[in-house]
Amino acid sequence: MATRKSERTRQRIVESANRLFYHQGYHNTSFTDVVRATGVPRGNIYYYFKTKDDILHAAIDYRLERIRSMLEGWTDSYRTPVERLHRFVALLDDTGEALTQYGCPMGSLNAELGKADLALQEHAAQLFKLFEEWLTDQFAELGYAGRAHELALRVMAVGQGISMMTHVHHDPALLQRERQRLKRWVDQLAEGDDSCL
Amino acid sequence: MATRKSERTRQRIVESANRLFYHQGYHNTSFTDVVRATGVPRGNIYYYFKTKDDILHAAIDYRLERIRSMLEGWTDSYRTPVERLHRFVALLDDTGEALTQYGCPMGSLNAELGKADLALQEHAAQLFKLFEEWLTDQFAELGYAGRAHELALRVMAVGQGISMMTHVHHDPALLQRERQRLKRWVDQLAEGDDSCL
DNA sequence: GTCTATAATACGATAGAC
DNA sequence: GTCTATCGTATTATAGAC
Repeated sequence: MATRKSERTRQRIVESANRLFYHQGYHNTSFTDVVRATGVPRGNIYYYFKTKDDILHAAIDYRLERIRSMLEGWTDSYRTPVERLHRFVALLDDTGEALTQYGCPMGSLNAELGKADLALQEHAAQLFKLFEEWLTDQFAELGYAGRAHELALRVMAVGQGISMMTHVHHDPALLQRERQRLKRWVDQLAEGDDSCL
Repeated sequence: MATRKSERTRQRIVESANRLFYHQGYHNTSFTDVVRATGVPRGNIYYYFKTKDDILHAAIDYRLERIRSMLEGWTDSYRTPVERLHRFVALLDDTGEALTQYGCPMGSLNAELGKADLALQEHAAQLFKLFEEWLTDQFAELGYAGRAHELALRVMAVGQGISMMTHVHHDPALLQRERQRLKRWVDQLAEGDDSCL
């Protein structure tokens, strides 16, 4: 196929840029940074993306796709909503070191873009919405039909709060402690005790 | 005094820059933006601050001072720790509109700077620490001596989570709902019920 | 499709007259 | 202490040869 190598080059650009945007922030990452990280020459990158904003949009699409398939995988791998919610809570941990150093990829991106261009803002917010819909499904299946969305938003909020505090204090111990606490809340909910969450 | 007008000019620069950094983000705010917002000519700003970083440091100091005096004021105005904690929770509300549009000033600044220069990172983290120390005092006075700091961090985390979700979804209703929930938690704690927080 | 050279501009910062 | 003119650089983006 003639487009094979082309697709791979495009993908290399998106993945490198995505990593840089996460580690350095979007506005603090220059086009030259992307050129250096990919090894792809300047002009070639502009062949695939007209502007720096376009690269960011592509990076967000890339994240959306990865999250989508991750959530699908969880839905397939775990049969009960409690197991699935446990897997979600564990996500805080399997990105643990990066989270301590750079914060939540989704949260920090939204915090940065929430101040600028509206199109980017709405695109980045989709990352949150993917998780929220999936969580809503799990809570509904748990029996909290009417309040499922509210509970989903609350769990997201707790996750974001933990991420922010872990990042600000560079403290993995805080992450572990609060993650376990969140897990306990989920367990309580599963037992039908909704007095706390 | 010869320094009077000088001080006022310096203050104008700091306040304008601080507002811009909050509304647009630091890296997305140019030196020219600051010039335009203040009305102070370029060279004059460089008389007060050697670099753009210096302006940010001054803005953080300005925030630190304001928070310090706000917390002192709360300590003086309210006699019981519960009243003071209620006042803290209400903070989410009296910055409500700005919070919906731009997120938490402290959180978004730390999210952005946490990825860059270490000196700025540590300076910005002091904003969190001021609140945390004050909250720790309140929880200690409430009778949770051993766990006071842990509870302080948790309340901060909840506040940050609420702020992030409110900002991402531009949803003041979410803010109100979760703020009231946080208030109820504080009330439970005050009654000696620590099963939830 | 690939790559280099370079344009055009915005940036942070400085020099120096007043 | 105030202000203007401008420097040098880093930025995003393009032109055009291969």
